[in-house]
Amino acid sequence: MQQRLRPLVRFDGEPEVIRTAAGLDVAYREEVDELVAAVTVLDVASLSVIDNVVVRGEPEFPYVSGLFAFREAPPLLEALTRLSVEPDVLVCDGQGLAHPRRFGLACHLGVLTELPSIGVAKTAMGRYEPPNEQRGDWSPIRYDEEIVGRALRTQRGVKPVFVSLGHRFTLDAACELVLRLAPRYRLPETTRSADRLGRSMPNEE
DNA sequence: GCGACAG
DNA sequence: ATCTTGTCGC
Repeated sequence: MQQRLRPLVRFDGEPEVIRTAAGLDVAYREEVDELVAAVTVLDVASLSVIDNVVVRGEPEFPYVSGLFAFREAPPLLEALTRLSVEPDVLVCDGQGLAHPRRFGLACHLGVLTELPSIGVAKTAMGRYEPPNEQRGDWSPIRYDEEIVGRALRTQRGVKPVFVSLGHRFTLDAACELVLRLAPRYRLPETTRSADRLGRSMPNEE
């Protein structure tokens, strides 16, 4: 399926202006075999929350590296349909092109929704040299000799995040956006907000 | 058998 | 992902 959908990824059609950005994340409660898909839409200028959606469900696919989207994309797509506003870009918690078949979660969600998307992962899938120490410094991520993304330093003295393209975006714009979304912490506020939202959902109905 | 291994 | 323990800084 990934090989079939891969050709649908485009890197043009980037938004003229990016006013809103959605953060997507999935939280798990293994003890009750439940997952919570959380999507939050932020105003990029103020980083204030515009919309929140959570969807409860059960995992229907195991976690397998390289097949991550088959676990998390279904509940996230369901949550996206319930948004009251259409975000200008999806900031996904995982890889985009930095993937064995160049079709990570960010590409998957971008192609299926036809919305611009980028991937911001906490660990790298390819090889990279550590970027310099200043906020904004970056180094290329290579996977099979091919440049698939950037290790981006969002805070001084902190491990970089791993940015790769999902759909309808450019790598320069993706890194610029991530820096805007991460003025204080390592991870973009979109990811932090969605993570907080999913994790704070009470048990049961 | 050994090293890798998004979340 | 989640959990636990310990350190550092505001």
